[in-house]
Amino acid sequence: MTQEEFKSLFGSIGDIESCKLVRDKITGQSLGYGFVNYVDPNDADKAINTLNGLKLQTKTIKVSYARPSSASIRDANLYVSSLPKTMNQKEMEQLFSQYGRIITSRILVDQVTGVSRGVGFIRFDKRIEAEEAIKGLNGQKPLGASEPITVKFANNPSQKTGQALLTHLYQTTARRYTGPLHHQTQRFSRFSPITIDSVTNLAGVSLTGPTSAGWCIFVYNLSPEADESVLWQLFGPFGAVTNVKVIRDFTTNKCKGFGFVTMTNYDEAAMAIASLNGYRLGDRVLQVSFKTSKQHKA
DNA sequence: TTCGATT
Repeated sequence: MTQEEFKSLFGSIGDIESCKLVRDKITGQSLGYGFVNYVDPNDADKAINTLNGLKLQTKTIKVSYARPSSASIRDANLYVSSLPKTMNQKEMEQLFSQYGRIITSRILVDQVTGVSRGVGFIRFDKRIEAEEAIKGLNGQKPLGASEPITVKFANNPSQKTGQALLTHLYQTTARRYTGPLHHQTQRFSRFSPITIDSVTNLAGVSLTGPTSAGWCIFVYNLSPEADESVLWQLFGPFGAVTNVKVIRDFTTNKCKGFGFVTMTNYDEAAMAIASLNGYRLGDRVLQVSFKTSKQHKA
């Protein structure tokens, strides 16, 4: 949404004294929120009643009174992971509400199935409240959950947009350059080959299994400098890749040595694993397998 | 550093 569209939407309610759509300083992209000052205070109520909950494209907008600008409300946004898949937004809010006033919350869901990804966000009114929630809930098991949840401050959503755009570009254009599978596999030498049978056996025992998104593959022994493009390059030739992810340390932004690749078709995923497990990348020997169920820290 | 997830 542009500043002009923002002004037009809220200007339809009444005369605006001033308004601002907040945008990324570098890219100019909307950060997804803004402020409106109406000449007539009654129009503010009217805007809330009329526009709150309005669905615009993929988003449902929230319209409410702005909180007073203050340093104490900054950095009060939390990222929560390992939530039970059965926990809904209301239940998550109930869990966190003991620590303060929740401004917004969200649980991320699989785009195809609508099932929770076990990951969400909680924005508190005050940073102190968020800090207390981390102290009280990080590493704790909710109700009858089998796994402890992780609660931490959320990343800043800015500056990622450029990389996301590049990833999208790559994803939509890379495959046209790939040839038939049996021609591509010859490009990869195998340092420590495994058999197709061992992959099949593994499939019957401990792998996570296909999700709506496909088959998830665990890749270990990536270099600290590894990025998403190397995963696209390694796995793309074997077939349809829907997603790649390099896991990085948030502080250093260096790869933590592993990543994930999601492939649509089992046969292509199995062939990629058989070919790339033991593959020498630079001075490292990759370990590649189907992702197993998450191992949690004792 | 051997299984994440960042609206």
